[in-house]
Amino acid sequence: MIERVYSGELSPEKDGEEVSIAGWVHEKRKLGGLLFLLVRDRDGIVQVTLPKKFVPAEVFETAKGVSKESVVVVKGKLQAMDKAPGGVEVIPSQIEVLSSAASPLPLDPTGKVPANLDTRLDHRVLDLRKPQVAAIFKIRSRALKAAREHLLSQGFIEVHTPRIISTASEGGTELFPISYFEREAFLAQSPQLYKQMLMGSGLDRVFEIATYFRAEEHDTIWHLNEITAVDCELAFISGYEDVLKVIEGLICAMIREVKEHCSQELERLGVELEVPRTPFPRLTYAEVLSLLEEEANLKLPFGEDLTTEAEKKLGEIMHQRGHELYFVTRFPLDAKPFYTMPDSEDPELSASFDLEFKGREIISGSQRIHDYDLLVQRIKAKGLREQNFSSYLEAFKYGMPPHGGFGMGIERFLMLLLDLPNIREAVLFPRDRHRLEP
RNA sequence: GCCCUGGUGGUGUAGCUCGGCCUAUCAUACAGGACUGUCACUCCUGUGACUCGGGUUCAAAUCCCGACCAGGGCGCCA
Repeated sequence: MIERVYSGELSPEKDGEEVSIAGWVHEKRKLGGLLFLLVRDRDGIVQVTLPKKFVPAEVFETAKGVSKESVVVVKGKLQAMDKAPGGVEVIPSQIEVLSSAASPLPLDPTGKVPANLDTRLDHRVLDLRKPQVAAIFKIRSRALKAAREHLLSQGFIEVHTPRIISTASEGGTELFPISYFEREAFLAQSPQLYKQMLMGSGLDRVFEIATYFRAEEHDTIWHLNEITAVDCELAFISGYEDVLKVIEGLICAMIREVKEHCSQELERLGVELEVPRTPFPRLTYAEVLSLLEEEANLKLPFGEDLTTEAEKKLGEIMHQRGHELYFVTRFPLDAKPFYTMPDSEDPELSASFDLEFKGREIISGSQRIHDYDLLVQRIKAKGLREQNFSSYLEAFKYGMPPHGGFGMGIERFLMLLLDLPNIREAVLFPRDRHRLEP
């Protein structure tokens, strides 16, 4: 490794030490006989100060000629200096340009001149050099670390189900077809059927953090064609309420971790977080319909999923009541997939739920059907073909415990957590209807 | 897929309503110059753009049509 320290490790107490720093030339300011280079690394920015009379001539010339965003290694003496940003500066004895950046730059990594999202995504590597953009992905990493550790601590084991699946048989969302030797196959849209099958394996509690593919031609700030999800499934539940408790623990663990360990990143994004109180409110679908009619004068027909408008209105109502996170439960059975358990009291309803965050759905889940005959009946009722599900159904023939689970879209979670204006902000290299590069 | 809005130097924009005073505004970036404490340094000089195709007109960045691209809303969405 090239010997160096990160800018975050430099402090005025280290005055006089010989240091080596490495990074990108963030800014260059020439004042005749005095030259400032601002060098940016993963931690932040450190000032390199070159008084012409006190640094070697070739070092001064190198610094003067280096283009913005070039990669440099600077060796020199650390100096405590009130006038310098961060209170320290480096007086270089040596500057090496490891990689010279071409100019002009296609966008401005200092963020002085704004760029449109499309331009930013076209030049995403440069865009990611902005501290506030990088902050999103440091937070994403932390949130997923917390999710993984929390679920492991709750007795879940991490699994990996296939990305390549055989049939477009689940119904619902569109699949991307791929060529699999002499056959057609598809990219997985979710681990749904596999995580359920694992409930019959005795693994008992599983989770998967993975990428999924959805071929819908939607084109909104709220949809992607390649997403990352945290999926959980747990067995021996008494009802979907057991699943809701897992979700509450998971969400709180993720937000707590980010709040405690990403204060600098949150500050850069101008976001203040609060760990939500539990339990989150639970509203039934029927309660939501009457609430919307009473408080928002919005009448929805019973039986259909909530519209975008209805979700937003509900979000406003719940916000006024002091809740950003809340469950909507017991959706009409017809609006949910075939494997959803019917409600024990009302056969028109289901043991299902969504978690809403600021008026948007981030989690969807349910108790699942574990009875073989009922499952076959529901597959037929949805107009699907039983034979397409034979390997899935086999898992229900030889002993399947009651179980339930959920899937959470990570990008949606981050978008709402950090108040990002577009879901593409939460993905390094987003895939949408039109974008396949970079 | 439907509806709405837009496309001007590398980047972000003004100008379009009401065609001509546009040899196109401003900022930033870039090149050159002055400057020893900058921190969006300052100052001087310079380079650089009307998405493409067709139409109307004496005259089009500006009006009309089409294509392409982008942004937003809706639908779709485990």
